[in-house]
Amino acid sequence: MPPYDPSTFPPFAVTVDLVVLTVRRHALCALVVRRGETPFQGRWALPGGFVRTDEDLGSAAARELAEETGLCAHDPAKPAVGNGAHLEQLATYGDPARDPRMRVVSVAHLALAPDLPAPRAGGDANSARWAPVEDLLRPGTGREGEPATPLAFDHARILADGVERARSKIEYSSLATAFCPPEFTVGELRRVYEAVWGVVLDPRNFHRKVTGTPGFLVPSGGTTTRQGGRPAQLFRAGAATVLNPPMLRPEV
Amino acid sequence: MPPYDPSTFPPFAVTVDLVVLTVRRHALCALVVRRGETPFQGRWALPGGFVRTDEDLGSAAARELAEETGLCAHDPAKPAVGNGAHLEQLATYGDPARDPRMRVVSVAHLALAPDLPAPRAGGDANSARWAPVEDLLRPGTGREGEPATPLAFDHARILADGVERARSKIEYSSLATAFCPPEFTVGELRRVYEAVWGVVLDPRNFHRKVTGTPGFLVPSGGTTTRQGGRPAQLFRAGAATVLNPPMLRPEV
DNA sequence: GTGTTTATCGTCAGGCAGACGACTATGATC
DNA sequence: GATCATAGTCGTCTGCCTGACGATAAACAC
Repeated sequence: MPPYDPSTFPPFAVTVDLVVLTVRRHALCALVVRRGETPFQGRWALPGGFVRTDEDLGSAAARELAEETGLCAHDPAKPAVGNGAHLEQLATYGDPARDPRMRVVSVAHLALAPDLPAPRAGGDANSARWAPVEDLLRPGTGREGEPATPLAFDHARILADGVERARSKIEYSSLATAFCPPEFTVGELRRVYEAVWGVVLDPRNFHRKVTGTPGFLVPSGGTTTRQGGRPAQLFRAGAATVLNPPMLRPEV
Repeated sequence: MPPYDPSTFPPFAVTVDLVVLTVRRHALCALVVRRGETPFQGRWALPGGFVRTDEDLGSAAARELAEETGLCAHDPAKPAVGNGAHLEQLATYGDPARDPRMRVVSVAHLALAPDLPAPRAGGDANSARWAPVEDLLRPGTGREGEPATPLAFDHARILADGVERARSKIEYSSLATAFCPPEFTVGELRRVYEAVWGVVLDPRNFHRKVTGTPGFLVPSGGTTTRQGGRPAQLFRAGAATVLNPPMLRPEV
């Protein structure tokens, strides 16, 4: 290894990009912001920014998340509580051509949050929105929403990786509760799985599975809320973080 | 996002570090190299180096892997063949204090390889070796080998993350075959699982599981080899990359 | 009250895994 | 060559989990 004289290694810009997912109106949605500058001016992109000099990668991601959404990321070790979101590192993207201006390495992070009122990107409500990932990843179809154009940079790929991570991770972990408010019903949790996976699950088998897994859900005493029919029991996330045996996605 | 004037963002050094795992003598081993310079001079570390200006992260990892071991990483999409190793991105480490000299962000990669004769680190055989991960991660016990001191930098953490990734990934993927030569027996594959997980598996149930999973193993025609007892059938890795249902690690 | 919606409990059959018996085919040892 | 040790391979049995689905319960809209 050569010595660390700055003239002997190429300098890189390091950024964090965020895949922030939530479930809104039965659909898995991601937070996107509109780019104000070239390149990709006017296109939608994932939120992100430079890592500061004395900042850890996870801290930079948490800071960006707070700036964009007001969410406070919390330690994955501690149980989800309050207005906190799950935040984890996703992957790092460093293709030399991914940014036409210069060499940028982006450490992408994945954040899962309960349904939020509305994003706020630096006060400009028009420049940030929740968009169904289905629309973002299948561009050109141009539905009612705006993102008929693909995401800027390699953000479509990053988003796809984040979505796939979320889809697979709720199989064998209790992470789906990160999409729920602190108290939720089994039906609400089931609708999270259905939205993330894009499938329909049997309510009876789902109920048996989640209530039968020790440590997954703990009854919160509060016994009811309404969403239409018979009142349901309220739960909060338990201490268990892994699901064993896992909740398997239905086959293709 | 500010414009990309180099004076407006802090420059980082970006490196790739490699967690190269193999199975030798019934033990999961990692490749470590001895550091020739300060800091951590004389300590063992994971192999790695700077990412070059026009090089993708995966290419940099593949290049380092070839330099250290002569292995040729191949595309995970294609089936394992020849002298190729599995290579995938692991995680990125960017604590501001992880390198005392300057700000270095390291994109760690995980490589899995069949048992190799001997590492060669720039021709210096003394400066690279395979060490059981058990010894590397539980330092201070100072057994017969040398690594009584912990690994340099945050490499113990990186190695631990890589080992955990490998341990969990062979559960639900066919990745364990990456530790085997092109042709192998069911018993050899079972010993891979036993070494990586540090458990003992029932040969009969294991045989039923792996031969019963479609696409996992394909008989290579060649019917026998010897390792002691009755000759065993030879297989090569099949096209399946995911194991469904997974092969579950025995409980604690 | 009737119908609709959602929640929750039960039942049943099939698949899979762990425990383990039995048999086979080789080399090693006497 | 008989015996033993070692591995590989095939079966059996039992218990758990899941998917399919019937049935009941508790709210709301008429």
